[in-house]
Amino acid sequence: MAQKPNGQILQQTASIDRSSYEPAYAQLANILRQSMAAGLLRPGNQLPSEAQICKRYGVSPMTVRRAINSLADQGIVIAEQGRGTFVKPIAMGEATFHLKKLQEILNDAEHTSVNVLEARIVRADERVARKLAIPPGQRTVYIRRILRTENLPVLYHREYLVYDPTRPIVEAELEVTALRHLFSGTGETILKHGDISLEATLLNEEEAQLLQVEQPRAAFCFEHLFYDFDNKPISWGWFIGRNDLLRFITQVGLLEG
Amino acid sequence: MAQKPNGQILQQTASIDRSSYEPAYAQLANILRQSMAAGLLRPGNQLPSEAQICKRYGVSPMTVRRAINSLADQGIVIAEQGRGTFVKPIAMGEATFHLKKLQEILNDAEHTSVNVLEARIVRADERVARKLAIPPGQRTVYIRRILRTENLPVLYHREYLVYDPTRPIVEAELEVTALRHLFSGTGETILKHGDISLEATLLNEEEAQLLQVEQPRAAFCFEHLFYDFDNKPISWGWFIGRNDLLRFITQVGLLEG
DNA sequence: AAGTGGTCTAGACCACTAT
DNA sequence: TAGTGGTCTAGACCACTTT
Repeated sequence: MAQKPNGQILQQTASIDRSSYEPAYAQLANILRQSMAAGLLRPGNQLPSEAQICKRYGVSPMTVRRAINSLADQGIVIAEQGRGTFVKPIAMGEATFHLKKLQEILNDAEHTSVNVLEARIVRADERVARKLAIPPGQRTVYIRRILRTENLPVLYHREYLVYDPTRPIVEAELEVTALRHLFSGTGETILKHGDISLEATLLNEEEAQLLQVEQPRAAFCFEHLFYDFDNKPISWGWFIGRNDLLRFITQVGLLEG
Repeated sequence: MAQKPNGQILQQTASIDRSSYEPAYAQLANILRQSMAAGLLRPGNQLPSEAQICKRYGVSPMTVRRAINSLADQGIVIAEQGRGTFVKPIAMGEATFHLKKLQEILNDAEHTSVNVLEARIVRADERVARKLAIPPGQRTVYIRRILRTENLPVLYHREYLVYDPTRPIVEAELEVTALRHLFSGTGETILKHGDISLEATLLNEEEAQLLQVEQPRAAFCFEHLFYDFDNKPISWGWFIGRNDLLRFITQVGLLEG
């Protein structure tokens, strides 16, 4: 990936506007990113050294570092101590998919409704007990919900909660807004962390009927396991999402410019 | 989310080891994160002000800012100008799934093999022409590959490339290592950016046979569309992944501690 | 030895929020 | 007005790579 640096390459580009609302480091990062998007700096090329950039744009070393750090954080550039900073080639493996899309659906209260199908206390069977790290037979709260947007069923949620009347989560979970808070992080929470996994599954008969689609049918399945501040499991469940209404998109490489 | 700050809360915690290999800002970020993981700082609580942290740990304001910025970047904390910095509650909507897992499979040359089933020049039909923004009937390179780990078929890849002998990508793509480079970002590339989408699909007969599973069967489908530095589409294709061999996992909230 | 990125200082000034 | 976070400076020293 080594290649000659090119101190001239940015000579004719824009400069920093000190009166702008946009911070200098952000402006500088954008200038550098645009140089790459325009093809002036190609994958593998070395960026001008930090000292050169300082002189060229009349900013202090810390400001340059911050700009380059932000590019490195975005995976656009890689800085190697003692060698230089280089433009990274596009890497599909760095693509990330965000559940934020899902959150947006839930936060759109105007067009979204949550419907509790069932909420009752059940004894934990073998499987539930193992997941929640409780003895088999202990009481849990079992909740089934349907989430609709524009009256179309999008998500089917099933969840087992450790039953503990002293914990506020049980009450909180029964609120229709509970899912919204869980996704957006608003409101109070006693949850410390959680594991989430994503699978592609085949809908069974019950799921297909509730989501109003025909079998056979593929769907997304998000399994989640949440822990409290004692690192004890407290909630295990999964969301089943209609594959025609849920689609995750992302981008890699250099955008705009 | 407002609450009284607590300047005392970190009094008895660890201090910064200036002789350590770990930078001061990273040590400080860890100390703060552990205070939250241990429950000393709960969701909604306000962190001590930056000035207080400076005094408490004997570091300069820039170092404190950097530590807090890193926590904010991780979504653990939220800084509000003029108000303070607060511990954020867990938010499922911030979960991200990485394709890195997929990259790791491909980079594991020891146990992974790529097998080109077909590679020939075909005329673009309506659908392909629209995706690649070329006239229908123009020549494209159509490639079908199977990717195996431990001799188990994991991914089935189909791809249409704009046919242009002057571009090196056509030759490069036919190499068995092409996929590896595409994912890891090593080697040269003329690709500027790409769009990737993730769906849950039902396998058709051909796909099921190649992936050695029985129908009906759900699978992941990654569709990708890559562009060159002129922002022209150059490659359109999709990966079909066996749902039993591919699973995406991620975590939200405060880890370890 | 020279050049590179990585960290850190001890302030300064600004914008914003609360009182 | 006082306190908060946000930005920025003009250097310093260090670790690392290359010549």
